[in-house]
Amino acid sequence: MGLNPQKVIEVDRLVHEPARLLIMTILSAVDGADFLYLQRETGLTKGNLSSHLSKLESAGYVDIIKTYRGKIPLTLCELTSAGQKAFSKYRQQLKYIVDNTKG
Amino acid sequence: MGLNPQKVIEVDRLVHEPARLLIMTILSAVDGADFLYLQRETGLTKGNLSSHLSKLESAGYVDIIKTYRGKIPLTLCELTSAGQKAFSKYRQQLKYIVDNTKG
DNA sequence: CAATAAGGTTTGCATTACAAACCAGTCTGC
DNA sequence: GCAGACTGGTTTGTAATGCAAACCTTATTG
Repeated sequence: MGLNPQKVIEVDRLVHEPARLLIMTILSAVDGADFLYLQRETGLTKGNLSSHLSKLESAGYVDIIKTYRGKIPLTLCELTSAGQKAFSKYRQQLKYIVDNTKG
Repeated sequence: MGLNPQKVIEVDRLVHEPARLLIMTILSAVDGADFLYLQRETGLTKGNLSSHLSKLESAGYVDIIKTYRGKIPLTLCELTSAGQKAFSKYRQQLKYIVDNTKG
């Protein structure tokens, strides 16, 4: 067991949840996406996506900017620097797990 | 977005839970461990460890063998082949995520 | 033989993921 | 010009889950 148990137990559960991990992964790649794009890309229901985004916003991981495209509401989402940092750290932890296990 | 969203969403939540991931990681490395060893190694409370093991057993991912060391009960745990397979698959998914993201 | 410890399991609670129901504003057919 | 459908979401209700405290049984110790 060369693996440090704490590093596995201590993953950021906010990022760890698959739906949110996917959201953050997408946001980290495209750097700014609207609600419907995220919904199409993730396959989440609107309600589900909305609540996950709220949670990420409360954590300070994403900024949610409400605006309009013409007269239609448009919700833009992007990773904050804290969010990028959290994602990056989480990714390192995954890498650590992958690198220190076999199978 | 070169990343396939489904592969992120579809992770096996039984393995994904950090406590259980740790248990399975340990079991995959040492191939047979008793309850107290797992408890020390994971840092989980007994209750917590017990219920996670039960869950893994129900899923067919671990075998739990109740025996005695002298007159003291001894619970041995080991990964089943289904468990090894699930762990291996999960690990590949982590690798996929790590390899297809940056940050 | 009362108390303490070993080795776990069950119970109770707080959190959460999820989708169904809902809501406000827009556009279309008639 | 208004009934109905659509867009773009939020709120509500519920079932599942992670967690630790309380509990249980047997064994040892003072």
